[in-house]
Amino acid sequence: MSRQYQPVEIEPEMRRRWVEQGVFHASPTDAGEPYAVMIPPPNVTAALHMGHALNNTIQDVLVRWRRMRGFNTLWMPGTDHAGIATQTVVEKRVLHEEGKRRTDFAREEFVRKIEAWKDEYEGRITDQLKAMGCSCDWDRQRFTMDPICAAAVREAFFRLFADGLIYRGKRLVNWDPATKTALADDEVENVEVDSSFWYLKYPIVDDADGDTGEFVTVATTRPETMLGDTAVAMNPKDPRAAELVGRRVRLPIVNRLIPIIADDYVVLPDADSEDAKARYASGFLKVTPAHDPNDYEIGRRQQPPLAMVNVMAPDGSISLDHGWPIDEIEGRRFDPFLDELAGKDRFEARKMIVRWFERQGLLAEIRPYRHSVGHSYRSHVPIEPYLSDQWYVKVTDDRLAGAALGALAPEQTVPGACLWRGDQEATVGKPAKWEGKLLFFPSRYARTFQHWHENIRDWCISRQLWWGHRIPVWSRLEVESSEKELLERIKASLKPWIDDVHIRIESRTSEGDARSSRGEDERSVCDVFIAVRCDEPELLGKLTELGMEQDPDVLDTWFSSGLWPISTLGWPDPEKFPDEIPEGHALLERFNPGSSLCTAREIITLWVSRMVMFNIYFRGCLPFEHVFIHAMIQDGEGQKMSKSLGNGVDPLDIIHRHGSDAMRFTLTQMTTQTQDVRMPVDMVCPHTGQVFTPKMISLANGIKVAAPIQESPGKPGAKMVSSYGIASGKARPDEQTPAARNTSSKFDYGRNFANKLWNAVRFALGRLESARTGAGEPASTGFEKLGPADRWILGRLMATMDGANRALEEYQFNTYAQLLYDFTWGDLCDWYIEAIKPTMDEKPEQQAVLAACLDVTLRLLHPVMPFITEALWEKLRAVVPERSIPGLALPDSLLLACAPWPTPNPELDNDEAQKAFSLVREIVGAIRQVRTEYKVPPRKVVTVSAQATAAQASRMLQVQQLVEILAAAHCKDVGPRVDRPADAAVAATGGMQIFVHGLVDREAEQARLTKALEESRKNVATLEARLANEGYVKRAPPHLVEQTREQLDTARNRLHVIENQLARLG
RNA sequence: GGGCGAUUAGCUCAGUUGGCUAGAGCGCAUCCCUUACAAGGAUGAUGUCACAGGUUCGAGUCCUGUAUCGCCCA
Repeated sequence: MSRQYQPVEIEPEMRRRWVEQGVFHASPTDAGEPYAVMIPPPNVTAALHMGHALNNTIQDVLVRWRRMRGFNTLWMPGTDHAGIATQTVVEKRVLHEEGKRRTDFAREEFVRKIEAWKDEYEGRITDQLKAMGCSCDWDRQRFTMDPICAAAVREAFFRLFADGLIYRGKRLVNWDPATKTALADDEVENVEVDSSFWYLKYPIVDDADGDTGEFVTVATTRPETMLGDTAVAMNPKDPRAAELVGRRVRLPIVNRLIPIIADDYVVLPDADSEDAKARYASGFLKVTPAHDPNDYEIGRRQQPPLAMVNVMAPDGSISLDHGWPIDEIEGRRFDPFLDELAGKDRFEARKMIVRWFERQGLLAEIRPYRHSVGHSYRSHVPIEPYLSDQWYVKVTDDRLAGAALGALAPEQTVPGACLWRGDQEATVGKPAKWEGKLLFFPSRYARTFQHWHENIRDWCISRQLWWGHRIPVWSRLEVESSEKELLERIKASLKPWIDDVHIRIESRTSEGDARSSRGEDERSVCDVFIAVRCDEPELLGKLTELGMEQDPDVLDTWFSSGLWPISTLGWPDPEKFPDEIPEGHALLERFNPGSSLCTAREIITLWVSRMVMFNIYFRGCLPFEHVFIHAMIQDGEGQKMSKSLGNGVDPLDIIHRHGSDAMRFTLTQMTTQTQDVRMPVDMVCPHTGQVFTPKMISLANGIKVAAPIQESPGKPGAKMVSSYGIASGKARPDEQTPAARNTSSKFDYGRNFANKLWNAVRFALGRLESARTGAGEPASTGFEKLGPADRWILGRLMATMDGANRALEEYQFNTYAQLLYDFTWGDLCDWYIEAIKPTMDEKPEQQAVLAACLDVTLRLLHPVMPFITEALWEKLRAVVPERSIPGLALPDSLLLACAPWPTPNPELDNDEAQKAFSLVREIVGAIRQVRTEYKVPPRKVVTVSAQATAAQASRMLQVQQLVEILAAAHCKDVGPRVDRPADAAVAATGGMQIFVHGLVDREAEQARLTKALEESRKNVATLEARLANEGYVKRAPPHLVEQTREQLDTARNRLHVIENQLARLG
C-alpha cells in the first residue's frame, strides 16, 4: 500500500468489480422491501457541474445505504431532452459554426443535429456519473425521448385528452418573441426594469362619432399596445365614472371607437399613496385584452365580452395580419401612420407611437417608473402576452392539483386553505392509499408545494419547437352541416384503430376567436382533432390520407419528465419492450410507488408537482413518499452554478485532483438543513500546475464569471481557456492555450480524510498481519480481558453506528459525515490506535477489537466513500477473514457494496468505560500541556507522580498504562501522601495534582500557574453565580442543578490546587 | 406586493424540543519529518452569535420589530 492514498489507482478497478458482479442491477424478483429512487434526469444541454454532483452523491448515499440494509434497491438513471434549452444551444452552435439558422434546414435534418448533440452529452453525463461512483442500474438507463418514454407520453396525452383534461384554447400565453414559443408561467423570470409611464390622451366622441374636444388620459407602460385597445376602463368608485362610463373615445391612429367601461381592477389615483401604482395612476386604464393578462380578464368580465385585437406577429413586430379585425382593414379609417408601423419591432414601434402622440399634442406626460417585467428564462427578452392557440392540461381539476394537495402529509399541511376533499368516485369514504403520505425534508418545503397547488393555473403544454415529443394530435378544418355525421364518417374510416384514437370536434364559433369575425359560415366550420396513442405507420398513413395533419408543436419538456417515475419502468405496457424490460409488468409493480426523491427547491413546482399529479392520476399511487430538498451550490461570487451561465465546476476536474470519494465526502458534509453553499473556485494552470484565483469579468447582466482567457501565473505569456470560455463558446482551447481545470480548496477536507483513513488501515493491517503470522490465536478469545481503551472504543463505535442510522433516516447528511469523521479521526486514530500500539501485538482481543472497528468503519463509510472503502475492504478481508466479535456480528461479503449494514448492540456501550477514558484524556491533556510549555521533546519520556485520594488513585491505577503510553510518561507514585518534588511542574486536573518531574523553570511555572489561576477563578465565579440564582436552583431541572454543583466542586478543587502550588513556588 | 431562508472566528460553515464556559475545517502562532499518515502530530490565540426590544432562573436557539443579502411566487 502506498504512503499516500492515490484515488486513480483504485477507482477504475472498484468500478469494474461492481459492474462485473451486477451489484447495481435491480431485479423485481429479488428479495427485500423495494426501495426505488428515480434520478432527476440531467438535461443534455451540457455536462454536469457541482450542483449535480451534490444531487447525485446524496442519492447514492441513500441508495447504497439501503442496498446494504438488504432492500431491493433500484436507482434509475437517465437524461432529459430539455426541449427549448437544447434546441437553443444547438441553434447557437450551428449559427456559430456554419452560419446557418434552424430554418435553413428541414425539420428532420435539424433534429438529427440536435440528436447528435444529445448523444455526445448523454455520453459525457453518464461518464461523469460513473466516475462519481453512482450506483445506478446502468442496464436500465432511459432518455425522455426514447421509444419507451415516448410510448408513455402518447398514452398519458391520450388518456388526459379522452378524459377531457386536455383542451385547446386561444389564450394569452407568455410568448417569447425571440424563440417564438410559448412559455409556462414558471419559465418566466421577473426582472426589475427602468421604464416610464406614458400618459396618452384619447379624444371623447359624441353620439354622432364627432370629437367633443374632451379627452381622457390613460397611463401606460406599454404605449405600443394601444393599437389593440378595445376599451378604456375606470374604477366605478371614481367620482368621474358616473358621467363618463358608457361614453366612447376615438382611439388615436386606429380611429377605432371604443367604450369607457367600469371595472374594479382599475386603481384609483392617489398622489400620496404608498402604492406606486396609485401614485402613477390617472384613473383611466387602456384595455388591451389581447396583450395584457389583466386586460384579458377585464375583457372577459364585460357583458358582452370585449373584442380582442392582436396587433403583433409572432416575432413581436407590429402586424395587421394576425387577428386585426377584417372590417377595420377593409374600411381603412385609420391614420396612414399605421402603415409605417407595420413590420416594426415592438420597441421601435413604442418609440414611434410616443413621438406620434407628442406631435399630435396627445402626449400629456412621461414619468420615469421602475417595475418588474417578465423575461424569458431562455432568451432573456421581455415576454409578450400573446393570444394564440395552445394545448392546455386542466391541472386545476380536482383529480390533478386537488389530488396533489391530498397527497401532502397532514402534519405538513397548513390548515385553513382550500384542501382536497377526497376522490368521491374512487374511494367511497376511504382515503386512497396515497393520501397524506407525501413528506418533505426539510418540512418547510411542504408549504411551497401546497401554495403552488392552491394557486395553480392550467398548464400550457404546447411549445413551438422542433425538439421534443410531437403533440400526438392530428387535425383538419372541416365544413359540415352535421357534427354527428362528420364524427360517424371519421369513425368509419378509422375503424381498425378505433381504440387507439380519440376524436373531438369543435365548432369554430367559440367566443373570442378572431377568425370568426372574418365572415365565414360559422355554423359549418369546425376543427376535427384526433388524439392518437400509438405510432403505427398504417394509422398515421390513413390520417394523412384523410387530409389530417399532425400538430407541428411539441410538448413542454416537463410533460415527459412528469411521467419519468413510470415511463422509465415501461408504463403503460412494459411487455411491449421485452429487450429492455424482460421482467414485464413486475418491474413497474415492484418499483412504483417509489421511495425518495432528491432535488433542488426550484424544481418543486416544475417537476415534483407534475410527477405527483401524473403518478396519482395514471397509477393511483405516489411516485415517491419522501422529497429531500438540498442546497444550491453557488460559485465564489454567491451566484448559482448553472449550465447556461457556464460558471459550473466539472466534477471530473475535482475527481482528477482530489478523487471521487473526497468530493463526495465534502459535498455530503456540506449538506445541512439550511441552504445554499458558497464554493470559491480556483483554477489549475495547465502549464505549471499552479493553483490560482482566476481573473473575473462582469457580463452585461451583472453576472461575474472567470474571463474566457486567463494568463498563466507562473509562465509569463502563457495562456489558457477557462471553463466559462468553453461553455460560452467565447474561447476554444488548442495546444498553445489549453483548457484549465477548476479546483476548490474545499475538497482538501475530504481528500485529507480519505488519506487519513487509508493510512490508518494501512498501519493497522500491517500490525494485524504480523500478529497473525505469529500466534494464530482465534480472535474471539480473551474478551473478558478487554481493557478500558477497548471497551471505550467499542462504546464509541456503537454510538457512531446509532447516530449514523438516525442521521440518514432523517436526511441529515452532514451529521452522518461528521459523526464518521470524528469517530475515525478523533477516536480511532488519535486515541485508540495510539493507545494500543505498544500492547496490541500481545493481545489477540485487542487485535480483534481493532479489526472490528475497521470493519464497521468501512461499512459505515461506504455509502459516502465507496471507492476507498471497497479497496480497503478487500485488504481487510485478506488479513482478517473473521471479524465478528462477541456481541457484534459482522458477516463477510465479497464486495463491501453488498455487505450487510451493521446493527449496534447497546450492551457494548459501557458508561464506566466512557468515564474511565475521559479520565485518561484529561490527565494526558494536562501532561501534554506541561510538556509543550516546557518544550519537552516529543519522544522524551517524562516522569510523573500524582497526589490523589485513595479513590482517585485506584481509578488512576486502572488507566495508568494508557496514560503512560499516550503522554509519553513514566508514572512513579500515585497516592494521598505524594508531594510535589522541587523540580516538578504541576498539571492540575479537576481531581488531582499531577507533577511532571525534572522541569525547573520557576518563572515559567509561575506565569503558567497564574494564568491557570485566572481561568479557574473565572470558572468558579460563573458556577457560583449560577447557583446563587434562586430561580435557577428552584426551577431548573434537578439533574442540571446537581451537575452544576459537581462542576463547582471540581472547579473549586482545581482552584485550591493551583493556589497551593503558587504559594509554594512563591 | 406575498412567502421562504440567511446574517456565528480572517475564510467556508455546524450548532435538532432554550441548559454553551459557543464548535469544526481551512488559515494563523510555537514546536515536531517520533518506523500509519507533513494530505501528519502536539499545543495555543482568535467571537458584543447582524441590530433593538421582549418572554424566561437561563436566549446563538423562542416572540416582536429593524437593517442587509439571497431565492421562490404574484
